Amino acid sequence: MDKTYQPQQLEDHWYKTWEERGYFKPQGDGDPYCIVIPPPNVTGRLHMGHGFQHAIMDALTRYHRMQGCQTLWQVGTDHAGIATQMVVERQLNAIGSSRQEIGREEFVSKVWDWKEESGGIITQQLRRLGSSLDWSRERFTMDEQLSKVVEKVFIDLFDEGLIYRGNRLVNWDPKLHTAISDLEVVSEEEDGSLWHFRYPLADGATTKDGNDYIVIATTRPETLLGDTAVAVNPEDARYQELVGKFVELPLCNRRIPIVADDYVDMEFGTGCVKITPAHDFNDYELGKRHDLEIINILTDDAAINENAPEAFQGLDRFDARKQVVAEMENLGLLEKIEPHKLKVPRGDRSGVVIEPYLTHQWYVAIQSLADPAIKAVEDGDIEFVPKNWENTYFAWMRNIQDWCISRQLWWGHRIPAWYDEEGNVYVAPSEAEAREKYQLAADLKLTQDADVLDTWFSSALWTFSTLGWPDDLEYFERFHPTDVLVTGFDIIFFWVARMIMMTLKFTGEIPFKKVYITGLVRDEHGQKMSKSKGNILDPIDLIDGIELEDLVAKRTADMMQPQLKEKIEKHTRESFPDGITGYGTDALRFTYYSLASTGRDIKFDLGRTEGFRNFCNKIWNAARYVLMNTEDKAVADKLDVAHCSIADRWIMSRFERASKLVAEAVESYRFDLASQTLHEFIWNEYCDWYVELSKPVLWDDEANPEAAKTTRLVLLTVLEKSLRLLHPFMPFITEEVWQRVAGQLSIAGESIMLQPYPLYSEANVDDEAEQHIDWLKGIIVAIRNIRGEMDISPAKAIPVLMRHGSEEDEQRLQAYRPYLQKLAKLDSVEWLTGDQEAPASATGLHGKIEILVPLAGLIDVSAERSRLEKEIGKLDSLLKQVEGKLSNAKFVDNAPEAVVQKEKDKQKEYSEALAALRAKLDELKNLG
RNA sequence: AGGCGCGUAGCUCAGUUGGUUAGAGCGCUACCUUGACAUGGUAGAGGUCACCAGUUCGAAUCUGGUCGUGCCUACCA
Repeated sequence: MDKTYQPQQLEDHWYKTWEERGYFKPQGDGDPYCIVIPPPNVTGRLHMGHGFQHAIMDALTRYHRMQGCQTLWQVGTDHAGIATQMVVERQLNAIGSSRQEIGREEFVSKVWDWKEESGGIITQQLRRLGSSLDWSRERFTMDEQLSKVVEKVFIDLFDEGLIYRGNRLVNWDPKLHTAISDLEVVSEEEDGSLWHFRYPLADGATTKDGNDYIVIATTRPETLLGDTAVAVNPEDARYQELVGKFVELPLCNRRIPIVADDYVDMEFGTGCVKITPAHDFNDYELGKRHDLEIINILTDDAAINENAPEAFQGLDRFDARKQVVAEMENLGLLEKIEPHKLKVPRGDRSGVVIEPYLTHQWYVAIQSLADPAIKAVEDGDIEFVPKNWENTYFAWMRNIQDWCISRQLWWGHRIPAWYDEEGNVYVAPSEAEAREKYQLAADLKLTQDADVLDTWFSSALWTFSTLGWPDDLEYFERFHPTDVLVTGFDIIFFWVARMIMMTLKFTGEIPFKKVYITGLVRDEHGQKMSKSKGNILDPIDLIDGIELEDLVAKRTADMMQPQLKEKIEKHTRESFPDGITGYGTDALRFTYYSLASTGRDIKFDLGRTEGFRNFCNKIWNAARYVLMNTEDKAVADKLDVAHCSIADRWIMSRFERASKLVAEAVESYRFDLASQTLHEFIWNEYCDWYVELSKPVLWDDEANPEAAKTTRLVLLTVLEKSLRLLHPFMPFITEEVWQRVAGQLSIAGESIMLQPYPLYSEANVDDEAEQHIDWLKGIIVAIRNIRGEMDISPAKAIPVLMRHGSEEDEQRLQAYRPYLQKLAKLDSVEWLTGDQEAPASATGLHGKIEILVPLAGLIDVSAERSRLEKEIGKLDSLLKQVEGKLSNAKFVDNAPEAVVQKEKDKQKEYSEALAALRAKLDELKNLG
């Protein structure tokens, strides 16, 4: 083995091997365990969120596979309608073409080309993460079989009356020319204005103050052109007698009524609201209540259409706004303009302001689907982890709106609906089937609906469509419902909720038993990672490393806002002056686990990744040590406790406890605790103590060859088991090392992946051994402390004297002398009996035992004096604390017996230690 | 406006049902190339657990409030 751990070569090698050998397919006849991948965008790129979620899904998958489950991690990708279509459109625009120019058929075929060309990138990247996905079952939402499921679901829902076509206001994206759902609209507060306009009253009416006009306030002056009423609150004394009268709508020469409606807030603005039913959701509802005319004044591009006065026609909405304000001002009808903050709705993909727009769209009547989906979570059939996300789910589900599922795009599942020339609609898988189903005359002209379905419609069917439902039920029956869905909170509504509804509706089963909601991966300062902030980290760069110049180039390429480039470059150069070192997949994954406490976003800390790369190196070198000491050496062929040293028994016991903690952590999705336990056991117990404790035994194997043979076996055994315990988290290094270690142990098996996961076995827990080693560690640490604080070179072997311990202490000393000598670097250890005089010494305490390092020639008396004073100070304040408690009668009377006793024990221990140290201090004073 | 989180060492985070000398990693200081590892070893410094009040014999932990901070949902033209 090389002296240092180098992840790059071995990771690629092992992934290929595993995949080629088919290890990712379900095997055996254990309990089924299944996770479906949240399908990434087929033409997308890996980001930190994928890295994080895949780390978790893979750990769960490998853990269960090693436990003997038939384990399937179902893989696939999503066609991502809008996102993918936008990319290809941009490519066309770049060469001076457009999708309109080349036409629908040609365009869709270009998207397929793009899918073929770039669709492999994300799946290759998922492989780099070590994800043990069953690639032989890879699916795509637009595969023939999945598309058939989409079609069937649509048609069945339609036939049942749960899908309908409606003409109502939708969120319209004027750039993408499509409707989008509420969820795809993001509203942010922006600076705007509140314009106050005078609307003249008709028929000579006046207000109470004698004005012949009323003042309305608006944030969207251009919608004036579509106003069909003015509304006031029915309780508003200022305007009560105007209700039922009319105003002359300026610029338009229309009379519009003044209506009374509770919706109007008397406190806001002037208390008068202009009503534009065609361009505002609230106005639309109000319009329906008062039977108002609906005048649409916009085109698909959000320019002014022919329903507005000629002067405005063809103007873009923002130009129209200026124009309306200008003309109102000319007419003396602009009263004032106030600055105003308002929430502006924008399309999450296009970034442009969304218009409420009256169109025909397809909807899912959602209530009857939502009810059982709510119940499934209420009843605990589906559980969210952490549980508080259930509240978010309920809040949305209990107030759910019908789902607008049609999109005016070309890339996606085309809606299986046909229209005749009178606009009658026929829903069937094909035109021919429509004719048959509806008994239509052969010469009746039919046209297919031009729209496609929302991407999330097919995603909602993902658990059962990928498992073969409804035609090929083998996998469906075996693996559905799936066990856990791992995903981010940002798609609970988009995806999780809709999966639950659709799956219950069509299969009668829940899609998954648990939903593990991960936090968001943020940068080290807690900022969301985004292209425009220039703080994106690519998981692949953390694995392979990247030069600074390449990183800068990558972060500043294809900027939507080129002016940010300079800032991003500067920030990047500051954060990564030397670029990024490649740390390997295992270290990256372990970082995710270590930060994955539940219910919390994670701030990604590269320092930790480096730390875990070092951890890999530690494992690597520990393995080298073990192999160097066992290859071509006599190793016991059976573990005989009679030949075990106390250290052998101790490490086996410690391993057992660690394995229990790890299993508990995984079962409760506490990957941070699992990683912490593994790190601590392997580094702080196996490497720091057990390997060191094995040295005196192995270096002196002639003294006791049986003991040496057994220790070699224990070194190997515990390492091998630790590798298995660690494998779900660090798949690559564990495989590489395991191959060699397993060979030494003559373990048959091709891969650690298929080995059993270590199960907790109470029988290996050895309290006695743990007590003994704790004692030994305590003595060693006390001596090292003296060494460290007294500046004695680690190279210098020193003598140590001990006294005042029990008979048992003395026996332990005799038994563990070789360990002490090696680990504390001693040239002699002596036990002073009774009142034997001790020379002037530096003193440490462990329990009652006094540990003495003679001063002669080694130690500065005044240094020892101040060391003792510091120690005494510490103990003194501890003792005062304890005595404070014990002198409080309320504490002694009320606290449980055991707690009081504990304090009493502490009091005794501290005061005895204090007395001993004070005596030593006096001796030193007499000396100096 | 409602809802959900968070605030513990310089930084990133643990801390199970209230009782620990409040922990880890990174960073920092000192010493050390000792026969697995300097991607290392040993020792050490560093915290009035945001603040206030309450419950309790006892609060980082429970309750209420304040401040700061992040997100989600709904929004008034």
